[in-house]
Amino acid sequence: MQHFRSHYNSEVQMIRGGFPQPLISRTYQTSFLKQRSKAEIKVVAAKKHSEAEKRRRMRINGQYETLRTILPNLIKKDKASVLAETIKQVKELKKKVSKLEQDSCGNSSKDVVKFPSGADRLSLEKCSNEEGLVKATLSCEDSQGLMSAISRAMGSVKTKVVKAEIVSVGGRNRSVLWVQGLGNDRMGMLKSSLKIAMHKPAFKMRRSTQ
Amino acid sequence: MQHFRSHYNSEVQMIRGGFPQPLISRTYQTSFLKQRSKAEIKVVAAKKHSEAEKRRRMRINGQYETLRTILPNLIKKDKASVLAETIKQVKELKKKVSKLEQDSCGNSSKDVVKFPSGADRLSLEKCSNEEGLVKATLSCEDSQGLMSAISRAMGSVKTKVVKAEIVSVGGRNRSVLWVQGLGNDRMGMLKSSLKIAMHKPAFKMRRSTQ
DNA sequence: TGGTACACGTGACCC
DNA sequence: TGGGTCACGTGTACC
Repeated sequence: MQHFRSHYNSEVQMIRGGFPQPLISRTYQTSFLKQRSKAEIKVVAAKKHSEAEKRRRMRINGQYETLRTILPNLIKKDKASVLAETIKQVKELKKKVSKLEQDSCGNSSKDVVKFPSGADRLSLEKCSNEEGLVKATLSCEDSQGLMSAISRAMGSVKTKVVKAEIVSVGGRNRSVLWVQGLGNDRMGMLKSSLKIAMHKPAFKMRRSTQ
Repeated sequence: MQHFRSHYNSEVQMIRGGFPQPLISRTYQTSFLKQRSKAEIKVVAAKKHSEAEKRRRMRINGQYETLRTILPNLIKKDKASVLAETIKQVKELKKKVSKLEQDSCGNSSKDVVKFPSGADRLSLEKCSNEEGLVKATLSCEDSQGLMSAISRAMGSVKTKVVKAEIVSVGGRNRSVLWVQGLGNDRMGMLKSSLKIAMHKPAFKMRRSTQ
């Protein structure tokens, strides 16, 4: 405010001619009044301007404030640090989300329950985000000996199932098997072994009549 | 720069007395010189100050720039909008992450592979985020008939396993079973059935000699 | 005392 | 033309 007034005074003074005016003629006086009202208009505009600018600043600073409350572990509270931390957080969160979305081996949270396909299917796929891990997905007729058959297929290529996800519904089965320690060369072997297991489990268990 | 110079000139002029100085005494002159050098110092300081301020502005504006590149779907590029969009994004991402982390039934991506416990364990727990879904977790000795025994336990309470996650390692087994359509009243029944299945599978399968 | 951070009012620019 | 945005240099406060 102080600042503003000083600017205003110096401005009016400059308009007046920049030096003291002891006695002035009538024409000079009217001209001076005209100038003064012009200056007045200008001042009003300036005031409007500065108020608008203040509103803008407040809007922006409000955003900074909410950012400060949102961000955790914010040590330095100055604007630059807030922005820097924000950028860091956004990047981290984005990475986290994309990690979580592709979710370990492609079983995204969107398909927690993926039902067996009606048609028989078998696919092997290397996990992009885990070295030496292969994901085998199969859909086939459900039968009592199926799991044993699959186990034997696994054993035949000397691999270890690290994780399995199995859904049986309506006489159909869908199994996803994460297999560790399978060389490129033995992927084909595993595939054919699994194919056999899917279609004719080596021996069928008797259905227990409980 | 223009701006700066005008300020400088007007300041010096004011120091000089705010009006033209045609002829001045010797003492006045030395005083003037002193004033001038003082003004000079002040000007230098002001320059330093304004440069520092410029650096600060640039630092902040740089951050805005990176934010603008990071944020997708940014229509309005002004500072307030950038901040607003940033806040929105951070909030959304945070929500997304927490959603993904609790991950459907508590199998967070952090324990994709959760190994069987050495001690026998059995717990049933209602899934908070899915109505009517119960998650049964068990760790026990692995045996050939285990899965059939568990199946029978499930059948005995007329429920359906919607999803299963099974890990066998070192002769121990850890199974997580998501069970649908289990009333509060039958949770105890399922638990005791599973307990029995874990410890003495109704009949043991012969180990196939392949 | 110098360095740093902020709010301020202002001129310039753009719809 | 006016409303909005920006960069600028400055005054001020804190350490």
